[in-house]
Amino acid sequence: MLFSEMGFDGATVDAIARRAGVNKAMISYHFAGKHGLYTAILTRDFEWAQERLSELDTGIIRADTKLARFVAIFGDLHVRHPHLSTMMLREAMSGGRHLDAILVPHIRRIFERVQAILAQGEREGTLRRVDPLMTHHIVLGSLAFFFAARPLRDRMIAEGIVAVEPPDPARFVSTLQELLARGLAKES
Amino acid sequence: MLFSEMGFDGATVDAIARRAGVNKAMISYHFAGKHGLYTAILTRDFEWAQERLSELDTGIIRADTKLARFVAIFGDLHVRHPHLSTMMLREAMSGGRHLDAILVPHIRRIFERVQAILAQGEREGTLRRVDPLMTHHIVLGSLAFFFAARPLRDRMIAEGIVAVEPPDPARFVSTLQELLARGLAKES
DNA sequence: GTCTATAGGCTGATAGAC
DNA sequence: GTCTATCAGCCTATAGAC
Repeated sequence: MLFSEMGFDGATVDAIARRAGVNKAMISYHFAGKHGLYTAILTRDFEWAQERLSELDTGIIRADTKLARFVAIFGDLHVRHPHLSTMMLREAMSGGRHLDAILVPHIRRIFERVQAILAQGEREGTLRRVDPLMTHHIVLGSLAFFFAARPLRDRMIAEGIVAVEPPDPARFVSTLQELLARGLAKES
Repeated sequence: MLFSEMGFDGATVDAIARRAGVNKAMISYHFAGKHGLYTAILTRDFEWAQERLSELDTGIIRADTKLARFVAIFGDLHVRHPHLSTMMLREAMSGGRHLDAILVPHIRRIFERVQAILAQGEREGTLRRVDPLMTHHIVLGSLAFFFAARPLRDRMIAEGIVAVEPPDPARFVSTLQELLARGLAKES
């Protein structure tokens, strides 16, 4: 996806239309312009994400299990919607320059979910007390970076600049899950 | 910095020159065009980073201490050179579209440093055996994201969308150091 | 070294035929 | 709904005066 690879300014309507096999004018007709298309993509991806995350809306599951599920859902999200991480990273860096106001609550809700899991863990005694905002950045940042950095990583691997195998997303998810399980456990 | 906030395509030479208080033509004259300026900035920042990281080039320090130092150095790097994380994140996402070939070895060297610390920790018995590439992504991704996401985070805090205080970089560094110390310790 | 003026190319959007 | 043709605006780079 061009918005993902090139950013809002780097992706031209002409190139987007060509890759989609449609006419340039169709984008204005169906999405009210470049910005409308951009917002439509992010809205679709965020709604998919929120629906998957609503699995966690129950008190029955333990917080440490919820955190592991949260990481797994985000891993799955990035595999299925690989554009969301890159588009959101770009928005984060630009202060949301191209971010429509209707998308902002989605971001807030994801942070609130991490906050809720950590608070539950503290109440239950399954997770040690940590700063929710800092932990949110570690969890989301690790995940977003792993998936977003794929283009350069793949290139460096292909060109033999780093001598590693292309990493498996599932393995990254389990590595992060284990680090968090050990690192956030009540007593160590 | 405009490359940082807007990306290579979003930042116009006109705007860069205006903010720097110089004439548009001066950028072509001194840096051989927009791309030359971009490469000059990244070269300067990377060289500064490598010099700071060379502190870790000794076997005397324990690997778990080195890892904490690595995180602290990167935290300091992002505070002093806040453009490096955002510019590199954008390059990572675009497969290095605007990345001059002379900058690629810098990226490899940073990964090799993480690899060396983890290998030392395993030999010494101070760190448990983990995948170096995955761990590299967790450490660098957490740090890059925390600092790169500042524009949107600050905006959401200022607008009262999330009810938190602007986070202190030093506190983020210590939170990450503690998570890694507990999460990567030999026995838990 | 520094500036203004301008060339030459590309961009997003749309009018209007079908 | 879909296309082609085109416009007005913006971009980078540079020629040439000082």
